[in-house]
Formats: sequence, C-alpha cells, structure tokens
Amino acid sequence: MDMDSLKLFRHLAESLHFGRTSRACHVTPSALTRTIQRIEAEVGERLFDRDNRSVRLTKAGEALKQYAEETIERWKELKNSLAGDTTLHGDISLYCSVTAAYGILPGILGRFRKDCPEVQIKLQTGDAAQGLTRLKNGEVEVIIDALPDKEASGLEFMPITETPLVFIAPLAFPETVIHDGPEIDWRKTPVIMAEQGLSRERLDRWFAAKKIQPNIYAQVAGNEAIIAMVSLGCGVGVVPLLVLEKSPLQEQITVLDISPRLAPFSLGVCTVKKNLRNPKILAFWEISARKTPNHEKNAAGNLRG
Amino acid sequence: MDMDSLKLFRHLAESLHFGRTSRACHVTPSALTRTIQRIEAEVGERLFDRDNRSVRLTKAGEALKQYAEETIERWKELKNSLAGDTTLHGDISLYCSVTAAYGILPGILGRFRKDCPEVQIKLQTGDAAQGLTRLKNGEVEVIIDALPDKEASGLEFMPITETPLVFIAPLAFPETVIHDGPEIDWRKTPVIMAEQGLSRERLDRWFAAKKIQPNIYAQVAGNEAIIAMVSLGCGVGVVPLLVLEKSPLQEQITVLDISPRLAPFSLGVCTVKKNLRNPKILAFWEISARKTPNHEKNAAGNLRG
DNA sequence: CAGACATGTTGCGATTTCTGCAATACAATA
DNA sequence: TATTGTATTGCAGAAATCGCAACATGTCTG
Repeated sequence: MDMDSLKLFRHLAESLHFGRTSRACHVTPSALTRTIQRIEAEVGERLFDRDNRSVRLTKAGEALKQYAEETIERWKELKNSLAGDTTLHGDISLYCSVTAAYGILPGILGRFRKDCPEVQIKLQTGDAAQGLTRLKNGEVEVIIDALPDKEASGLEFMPITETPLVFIAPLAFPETVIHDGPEIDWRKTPVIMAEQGLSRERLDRWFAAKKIQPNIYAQVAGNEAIIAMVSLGCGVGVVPLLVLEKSPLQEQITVLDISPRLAPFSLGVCTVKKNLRNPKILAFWEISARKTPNHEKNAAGNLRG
Repeated sequence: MDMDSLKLFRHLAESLHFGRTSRACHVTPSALTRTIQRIEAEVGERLFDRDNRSVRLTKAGEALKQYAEETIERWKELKNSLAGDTTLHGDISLYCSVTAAYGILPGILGRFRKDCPEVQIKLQTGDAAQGLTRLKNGEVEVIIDALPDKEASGLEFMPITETPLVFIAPLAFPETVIHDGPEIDWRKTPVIMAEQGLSRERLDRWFAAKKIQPNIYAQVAGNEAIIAMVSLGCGVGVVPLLVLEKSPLQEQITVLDISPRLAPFSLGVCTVKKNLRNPKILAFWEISARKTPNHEKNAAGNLRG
C-alpha cells in the first residue's frame, strides 16, 4: 500500500467515477483500474461494487476510505511539520503563443509568482505552431496556447478559457467587403489568412464546408500582422477576439457577424503527463487550474502532494 | 511512501543498525540503504545521522517513527477487521534431510500445523545433499537441513539448533579401534565415511589437517547406514549426535572423545529469498524462528504481514 | 433499431523502478 | 599493517507499472 494508490482510492471513493478520477489525477483509466485491483487484492476484499454503469463503495471500501483519509491527512501534517523548507526552488520553462500571452498568461503568472516566488520562470513566446514541437522535444516543460482539436497521446491539457474566432474588417475601408445582395461575396472579398496553425485550419474547413474557393489576398504569420493588414484595407481576416481586444488598432477594426460562426479557440495549458510528477510543474498546473470556470475545476488536485 | 518502506524504516529506527535490519527483514543492505534514501528524499529531511560507525535517529526520524508506528498499526487493524478469511490456504513444499527430520522437524511442523491448519505440507525426505539442488530448481520451497558452511547467494538461512559431529565406535567390538600408545592410530583404524556431503567434507578436512591418510573401510550413503556398519564392527564412523541419539542401535555404540573436535552441524531452515514474499512461506519461516535460541530471534518479523 | 457514445476492463509492449551482487570507502581493532 | 565490520554506490538484470489499443457492455439518439 502506498500513498499514491491511497490518494487515487480516496478520490474514487468520493467521485465514484473512474473516468473523472483518472482525469483529475492525471492517470489513464487503465492505471486507475489496476491500482484499485491491486488494493483489492492486497486487502482481500472488493472495495467497489461496480459495473459499466455505476460504482458504489462496499463496506470494506467505507472502512478503507476512513483509513485513507486519516493516513493521508496525518502524512500531510507530518510533512508540513518537519519540512524545513517546503518552498519550491529552481526554474520552470514555459512556451507561450502570442495569442495566449494576451489572454491567460498574466493571470496565471501572477498567481504562480505569488505562490511560488522562488521558482524562476523561463518564458519564451512565439508562434503557436511551435509549441507542441518544443514540448515534445523537451525544450520546454509547459506550453500555454490554443489547444489542438484532437488530443495527442501522452499529453495533458487544461482548457482555461475560450475566445471566439472572429472575422474582422477595416472600419475605414468599408468597400473591402464585397457584397452579393445581403450576403458577403466570399469569392471576391479578399481574405488575409494565417500562414498555418489552428486558425488557418479552421478557416480552411469553414470555406470547404461552404464549398467556396476564397480570394486569398495574403498569407501572413501572426495575428498582429493580420490585424495590421486588415486595418489597412487589404482584406478581411480572422483572429481570436482576445487578440483584437488587446490590439492598439482595435478602433480601426469592425467585427463581422458571419454565420456559421467559427468554432472558438480554446486557450489553455498543456504539458506531457510525465512532467506532472515534477512538483514545480504540478504546482504550476494547479495554480493554472484555479480559475478554470467549468473544467474539472475542483477535480484536479493534491494527488501528489 | 508505502507500507514495506515504512516497516523497514520502523525496524531500523528500533535497531539503529542497517545490517541487522536488513537481515531481519530479508532484504540486502543495499536495498535498505536505498529505501531509507528514498524516504529521506520524499520528506526532504535526513532521518538518520549515520556514518560507518553509528546510526542515530534525527528529529525528523523521531517524528516519522511515530507516524510509522501509528500507520502500520492502523493498517493491521484494518486488515484484521475487514478480512473475511485471513487464514492461509494452499500448500507448501518442504524437503528435509533425514538428519534434520530427527532433530527439528517435529517441533516446527507441530507449531506450523497448529498455526496454519489449512496449509497442506508436502514433505519429502532424503539425502541432505539433494536439498539445495531441489531448492534452486524450484522443486521445493523450503529445505530443512544442515546448513552449508558458506552462504550461497540469493538464499536465506535460519539456524535452528546445532548438534555435534561425533566419532563413534562399536561397543561390542572394541578391537576395531586400533591404538598407538594412548592415541588412536588413524592410519590403521578402519573408517566408515559418508560418500559425500557436509560431514564428509568436514572429515576430509580433519584428516588433512592431521596430515593423515585414513584407512577407509567403506563409503556409504546415509547416517543410518554408517551407524549400522559401525555397530557391526566394520570400523569407526562420524555422525551427527542427534542421529545417533534417535537410533535404535544407540546402545551398541560408544562415542569417542577425539580432539580436535569436528565443527558441529548447524541445522536449520533454508529457502530462496524471493520465496519469503509468499505469505505461507513467510509464516512457515517465522514459525520456524520462534524457538531459535540466539539467532535473530525477535528480529525476524512482520515485515510483510 | 442501428449507430454513436460512455464506461470500466484487459492484453501487450515499453518504460520506469527496484533489487541484488560486487566493489568501494571508511573507521575501529588486532 | 592487515582485518573486520559497516554503510554506500555502480551496474545489470528482474519486477512492477503504465499507456495505448482493443474490447465488452450498457445508454442515448436520430
């Protein structure tokens, strides 16, 4: 019997849901299942009555739950009492896209700096597309970025907030948007597109769904460049609303009400699962989660304390 | 933090001696050292002040010791309270030399049968030399035998009792022993020797030390055979005193007082270390230890409970 | 009613962790 | 100075653990 297993058990005994517990504790469902099976084998009793639809604590489970709570609590107290210097040291490396830098970085960083003042933050900002690569290469430990549409394996995501992906047009040059009756004529209206990345993919799919070959005026890198070009009347563009709101050119831009809307960007934090064993990174993770509106808000927590 | 580590720590906190604890808990010193290092890393405090000469509990160690005792005790209670059927089942295979069968088997078996009535004992008896082979082949789990002089790797020994290795001569045929003045003339006196095994090795060394080429009358297998031949006046022999005392031919035999004495046989229990994770075998081991006069009597204990 | 979805489990390969052995470092002792 | 006793460490093999993928089964939805 070890602490980690006990903590998993305790969480499951509360949630009564393998999926939720496994997500909250950053383990795969299979690992959780096996951990519970191990404990059951060790005590020689079934701890949960479970089928595919429901999970209930058995009598033995109740007893173990009490033990688990006491033991974990005592352990925490012990560590607190004798750890001369619990404060985390060292550094942690982040990669943050410009988009995300506007939206969520300040809040997270502020809270982290307050809670872990001894941890140096090594922050790089840059193109969103590079984030995942750098993460996998081990160049950075955590990235803050728009989350990709499909989950990649071995990675852990935490959505923090969303921001709509909006079409923008210049205020000063209304003729940029070419109408075809009440509708916009997308075959003629020039479009400034991102060179690559998630917003480009979304836009491509959007046009593909409409079966329209867009009139691409320019392909540029970086949302700021898009805003700049749009403000100059080069065409309409697509940027995350968040970026627009922070832009000094904001007042020269209007947001078009287009339907169907583009799926919003989900901004959040991402790391490789393994990194969460590092207490500094786990702390960063939990601090990031603290203001998450509705995603596993209170689920992620103190597995490895 | 897990139970096994905690138990190791607790034992060390009592014994304050890595060697003793590692022996008592059936782990190598290196494993123990590393376990302690792991715990120390986890709590971030040194638990023992230690150099090559002494081991002392630190303040943090004191605190952890209390935690360990409470936690282990609570865990034990929990298991007792909810385990529907703690009694051990199944079977356990023993190999026992004839010599050992006389001396220590009855006591051990009796106690084991009393404590673990549900465990079937599969007992084979036979020549002492075969024991180690069968143990290493996995044919049997535990052997009860005379312990070899030097420890083999991966094996765990527990001496239970000793019995002298004595020279015997026939009472009815005093002329069998040929004297040379007050001393026995070993060059002429016929000797019945064991074909192989520990007593043969001892005797060979004994003669070698005396630089005598003995007059070997016969080489036989089995102490009973030696006693029989000696009692018939074929020569003098060497057997463990224990075997002689149980022999029906005892009254036709006399024990010679020879110097230097042969080193006594150490009878005991032996198994491969790995087997001690099997709770049945561990139970057998501890029950065997219960009457050990002076060898780690109270040291071996409840590591894996 | 069929297909998509959700949920817990299991087979299997890969990684991480742990152990034991052998060698090392160091002090006390003879 | 050699020897013994003690804890530690490098290294290689063994064992535990994990994650992925596939599966079994139950529920929802169009």
